[in-house]
Amino acid sequence: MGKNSSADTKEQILNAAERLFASLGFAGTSLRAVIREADVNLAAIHYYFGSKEELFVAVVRRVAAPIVGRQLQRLAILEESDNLPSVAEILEAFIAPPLEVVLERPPLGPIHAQFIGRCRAEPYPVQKLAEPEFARSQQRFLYILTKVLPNQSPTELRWKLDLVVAMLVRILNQMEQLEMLNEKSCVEEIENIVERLVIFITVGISA
Amino acid sequence: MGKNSSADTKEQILNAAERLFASLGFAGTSLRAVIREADVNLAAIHYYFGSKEELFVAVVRRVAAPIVGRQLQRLAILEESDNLPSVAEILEAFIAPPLEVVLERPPLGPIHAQFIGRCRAEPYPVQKLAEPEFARSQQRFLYILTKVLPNQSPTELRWKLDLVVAMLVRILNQMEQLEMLNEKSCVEEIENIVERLVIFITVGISA
DNA sequence: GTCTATAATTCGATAGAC
DNA sequence: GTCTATCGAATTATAGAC
Repeated sequence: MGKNSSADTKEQILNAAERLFASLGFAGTSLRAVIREADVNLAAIHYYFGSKEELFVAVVRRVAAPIVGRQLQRLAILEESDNLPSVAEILEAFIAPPLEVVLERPPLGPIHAQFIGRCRAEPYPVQKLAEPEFARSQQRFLYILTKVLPNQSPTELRWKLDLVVAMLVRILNQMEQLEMLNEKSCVEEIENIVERLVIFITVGISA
Repeated sequence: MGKNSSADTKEQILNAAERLFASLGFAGTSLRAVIREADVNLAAIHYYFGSKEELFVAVVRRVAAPIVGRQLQRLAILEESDNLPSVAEILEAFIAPPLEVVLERPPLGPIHAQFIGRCRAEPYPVQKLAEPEFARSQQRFLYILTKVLPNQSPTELRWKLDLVVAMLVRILNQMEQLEMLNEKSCVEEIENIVERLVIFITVGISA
């Protein structure tokens, strides 16, 4: 049992920072609270990350990367087909990945969920720092929606996709207080939520 | 042009506080920034409101009161009828008031919208302070929905109404960057948004 | 009621020893 | 890489004169 490697130290800082940013927000989280929870030295944060804002961006990247990756992967599969995908298929490709990532890996999953909600809801400078990490997939999905629903203007579709994101974030945030991911099969639960959400939204999008 | 009356002082503090809370959040807003913008003394805030949290509650009450009042009023009208109201009628009674209040009174309206978003999204202690002021109407609307849609469990309906609130808040927040409330008739614009939102949601709720 | 002055903390960031 | 010590600035809140 030697001392912590630098990889451990970095990860401990990221874990503690994500949990505190998620529950208390960016402005409400002090670096001193982070080092207390991560059991590291205050200077270590500045050594590894440089500043509070850069630490936050590092946390955002760690959370967003697997979600955006899966979304684009599923979208690519849909685009490989010769037929245009349905609205429901597109929505499922957009909605399922964040729910999967959050539900598949407790105990960090619920924290990821709460943290994502903060990224979308918090004031300057949080949105400025977080939005670029999620923007790629959102732009690609908006593009395919304009192809599938040419009768609706891009402005209208952007408006609706924005509502989808708002609902998705809300679902993610209230999942920790839902009694799921306890004993039941995660896969089953995810499919259930995704299905209900897709039904809820598909008609509204297409209307 | 005498000095400010105490009513003016209080109102200037509330106006400045609401604008800053809305754009920078609770933790991101300092009382010194408030007094700078309101052009009053720092001690005046503590004299009139006691503390930063109590000032925030005062702002919440001022915003929530007219909205909740109108929602309950419209709901009471629906309940007076002999027939059960439709889902669309209920949703309209829930959605229209906040949009009306926000759009009817510029230039404070957009600030109200942004502030309401913060109340729903910010971490402790904001939600704890804000939720009670909006809870009354939400509880009453959930109750009437369980009457109109007895096939769905209260849990399911609470889940869906929560999504409606999430969408509504998102709409409110992006309204300031929408090009509305410029010259066009506000009434016309409100009816347009409400109609589109009700269509979007009604099917999802009923499904 | 309004003001100045200040107490008492807490913050992010850095310098420099080891 | 990790630590202690500390700087400079900002915060909420209060005491007390007018």
